[in-house]
Amino acid sequence: MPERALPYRPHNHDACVSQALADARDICRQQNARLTAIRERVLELIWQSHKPLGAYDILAHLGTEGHNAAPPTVYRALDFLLQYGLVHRIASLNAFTGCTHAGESHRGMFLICKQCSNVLELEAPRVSSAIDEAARTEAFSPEDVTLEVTGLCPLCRDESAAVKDHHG
Amino acid sequence: MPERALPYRPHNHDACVSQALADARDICRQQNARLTAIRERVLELIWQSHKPLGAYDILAHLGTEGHNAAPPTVYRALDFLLQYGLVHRIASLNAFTGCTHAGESHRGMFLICKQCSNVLELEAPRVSSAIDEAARTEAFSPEDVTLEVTGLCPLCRDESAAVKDHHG
DNA sequence: CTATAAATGTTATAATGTTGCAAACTTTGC
DNA sequence: GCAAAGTTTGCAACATTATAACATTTATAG
Repeated sequence: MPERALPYRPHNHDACVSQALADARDICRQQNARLTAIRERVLELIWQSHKPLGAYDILAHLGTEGHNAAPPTVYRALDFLLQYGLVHRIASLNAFTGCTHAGESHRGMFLICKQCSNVLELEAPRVSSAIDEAARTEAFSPEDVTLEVTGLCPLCRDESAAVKDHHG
Repeated sequence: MPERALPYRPHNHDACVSQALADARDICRQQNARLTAIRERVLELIWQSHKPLGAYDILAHLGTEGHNAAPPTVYRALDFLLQYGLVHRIASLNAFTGCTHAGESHRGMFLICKQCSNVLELEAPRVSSAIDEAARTEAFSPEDVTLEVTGLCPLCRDESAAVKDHHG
């Protein structure tokens, strides 16, 4: 498995995108799911950056490309991508981000920088097992977990520390 | 500290409500915050049950009481209650629920039953520390954590198991 | 090729949340 | 008390996010 690029570190982002698209095509082929032109285009737009995109942002992008899309077009594509685990919905932002673990069974934990908006998706087995244990203690049967952490990514933290230094 | 009632167990819910209101009054007095009539009424409505309430549900309730409220009224009351830690927003539901740990410094973890909609708020120190550790490993400085688990509460799980038994 | 299913287009509408400004109410300092 | 200042509420309009319903087109299977 290749090392994954951190969103907030310089990296060849085109490689992220093409990797994600290639993975998506594989996954859909394996499951007999149709990754149509629109669906693929929406996925590609979402992967343009590591900042989650709102449905209407996507809609606007499609608009500028001459594709005369309406909200349902986008939401349907998103539903499909969510269903096959190709994107995640960030509930605290009402926005969508590419899944960096597509195809692997996983539970995402998201680190969301409130400054630069970049999102890092993690797999954190110890967190997941602690959550399961806490739920089990209450006799609760967990199914889906929404785990989103906002804060400052290393870059933005250093930056704001520098500013503070400068002024202090 | 009194034992806390579980939302999905029969309990004297009026006691929940009056306790919550009394706590809220204390907290606001201590912090010189004004728990006005509207704010208190919104808090009381949210505490009517352990099922999270949408802003427009609250609005509708207020409407039936002759209080001619508009959305900003409700959202402002909610902002206030959130600010003082008296209610929580459940991002995955766009809804609000009374905080069962008001006044205590805590990070809520929510168990949301997809069947009966009741929500149990937990403090799970081991989960929180695992999250912090995972974030720290990525050099990320966490501030707010959204942790919402959907699934089946014990009651609804037993119920659906019984139905399955019956049919199988 | 045709019957069927799946996907998309289109229009309208629902649900959720915000802005901006004016009026009413509270607190503070005198 | 009373006026000034700050806070809260009323109100109208609007912005954003998401879905419903139904027609049309495109793909797939027989």
